[in-house]
Amino acid sequence: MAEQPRADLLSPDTHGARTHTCGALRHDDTGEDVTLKGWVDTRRDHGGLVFIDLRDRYGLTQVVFSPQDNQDAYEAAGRLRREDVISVRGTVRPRGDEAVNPNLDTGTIEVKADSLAVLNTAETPPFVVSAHEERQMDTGEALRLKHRYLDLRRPALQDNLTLRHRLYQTTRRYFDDHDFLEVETPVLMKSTPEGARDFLVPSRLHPGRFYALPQSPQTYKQLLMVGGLDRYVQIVKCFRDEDLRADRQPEFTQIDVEMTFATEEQVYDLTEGLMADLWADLEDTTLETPFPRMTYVEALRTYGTDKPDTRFGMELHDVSDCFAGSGFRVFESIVDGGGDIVALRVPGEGDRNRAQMDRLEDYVTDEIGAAGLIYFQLPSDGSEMTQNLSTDALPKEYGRAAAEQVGATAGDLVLTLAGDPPTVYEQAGDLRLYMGEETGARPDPRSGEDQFLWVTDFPLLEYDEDEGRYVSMHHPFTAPQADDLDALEETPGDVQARAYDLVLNGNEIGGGSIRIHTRETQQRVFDVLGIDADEAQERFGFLLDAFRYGAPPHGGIALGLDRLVMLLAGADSLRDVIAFPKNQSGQEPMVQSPDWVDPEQLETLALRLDLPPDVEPPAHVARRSRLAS
RNA sequence: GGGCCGGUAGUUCAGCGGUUAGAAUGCUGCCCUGUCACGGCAGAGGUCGCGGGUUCAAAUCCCGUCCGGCCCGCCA
Repeated sequence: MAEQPRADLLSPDTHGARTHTCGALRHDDTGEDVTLKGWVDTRRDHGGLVFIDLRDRYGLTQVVFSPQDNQDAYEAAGRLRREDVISVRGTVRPRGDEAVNPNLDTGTIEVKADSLAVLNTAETPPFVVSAHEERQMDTGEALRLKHRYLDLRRPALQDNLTLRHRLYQTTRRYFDDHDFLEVETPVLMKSTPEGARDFLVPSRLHPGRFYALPQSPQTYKQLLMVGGLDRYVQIVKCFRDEDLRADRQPEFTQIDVEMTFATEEQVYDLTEGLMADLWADLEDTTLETPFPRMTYVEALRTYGTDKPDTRFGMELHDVSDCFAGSGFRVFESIVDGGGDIVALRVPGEGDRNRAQMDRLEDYVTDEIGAAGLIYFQLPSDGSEMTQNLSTDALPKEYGRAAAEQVGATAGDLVLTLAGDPPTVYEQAGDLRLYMGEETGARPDPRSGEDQFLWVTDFPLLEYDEDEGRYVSMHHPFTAPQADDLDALEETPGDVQARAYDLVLNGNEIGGGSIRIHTRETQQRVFDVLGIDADEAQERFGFLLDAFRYGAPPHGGIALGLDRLVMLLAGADSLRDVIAFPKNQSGQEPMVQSPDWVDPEQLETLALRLDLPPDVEPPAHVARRSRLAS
């Protein structure tokens, strides 16, 4: 262990409490005797004069040490290093006109230091920490996560956490104003078979049995409705043991909402009100409500996804009819087999050269996974349309018809993919997003241009090829639409759900549904899912039992708080809006979790390791494990 | 489980078969009384992730492996 650097500098703090933060002082405070405490951000040593930028959460204040004011303090200040923690007592004085720093909120003043107390010294940090973002190098995230307490000193991260805090406050105030009760639900609950993998917690008192961490408090919040709580909200941690992404963490936070007697319209209205308050408080903008709505089918047909980014055009069109009788065998055989030819118009890209188009074709086959790309280019000079097919294979009139149907004019590019729905639409949707990014048509996440959208009328079930059965698209408690109920057993794939997603700029930020509240309907859905009565009773008996005693209709929504903050902050990763996030392999590099545990702990829990051959526990674990057994 | 990109000084990167591996920044020392990402001078700092191979010669090419990031699968 390194010794305390410059230990002789340390001095007791005789200054008492701080009088101001480092972001507080203004010209009006001139002449005030103040005490500031904080970190040394920057030191500018002029030999006969030392400037320190003192930093805390609130800002930077320039402190000046001069031998005329206090010889000892001046000498000590010359030995200060970045990230030392100091207390300064001094006098606020105005800066001359030419010395004002317009980049600092406190830039019109400085503090003339009369006394310095060095509260703690710092070793040289592994990377530069500074409120001056220009000093900041783009240090690798691995190192920043390992020393998260240093990274957290940067205003960029503090701003994100501040935003997150304000989102909590606005959310709680909003729901309180609407008569919601915040109720905590258990973190140690029971494993549910459907959905994501559970995190398990072994039970010491019941050897061999496990709690599970909630993927969401879904069943508990429904039981709160049965319990007559009427309106429930919780800002709650949820856990899913699946692979991570930039926008997916194994533990994440939801704004979980449930209402008795709720209709879809009430959920939309309530959620829109919250978003309006959030945007008013955090973005200082007025959202237009109600938000537009689109059915799942329309979203898939028009945007190739259930979370469309509607901020830019390039909508998808079914141009199958345009190619009827064209003689182009690839298209004709796909259409004859029930497939579609899907086109999108890319404005202003009709003059791309051959090499560019070849690269695009490669992207479509390699990255998107489509069989091929047929395209039509309309040069901006109005000259003849070109296509990447010989006119023998496909006479040009058919391409022209397709171009006309998608509204293409001179200078536009028309891209077509062919295949079976829904896959071809999803591929075309991927292509649309790619072209949107590539051409700059899709607004930047930081543009502030926000478009909310409700996606409605989801299918209740989708067929899972691997499992050979239907699975819930949302979750097994989602109510089918009343008109479709009769079809549940005959054509389960056609049943629509009373489910909805909230989409913001192409990101799913929430989803919910009106729930099943009768035992009979719930059992019918379980049946279709292949869960028979015995199994249902074993897994979800508590819910089915509750439904026997007068369960009211209810429904709600869950909003992804981390993603909301990420989008509001303009961050690229969830990790930038979570204080102590996990890396892509699910580890937390600072405390180094997950970690091995002592064999004694395992024994207490009646557990024994059965590791794959390529996993070698550290020596102390392996050794003690042998002793214990 | 798979694909792509990356790993060189404390940090961010350049170097991509041929002298002693560079730059910026940080760090250390000296100088400097109005700077504000202060400036000047000097200096220290490297197992080029790791292992193997090809070669007269490897940071550079090949194979393997580990680590990180992004994505696919997965995420009711």
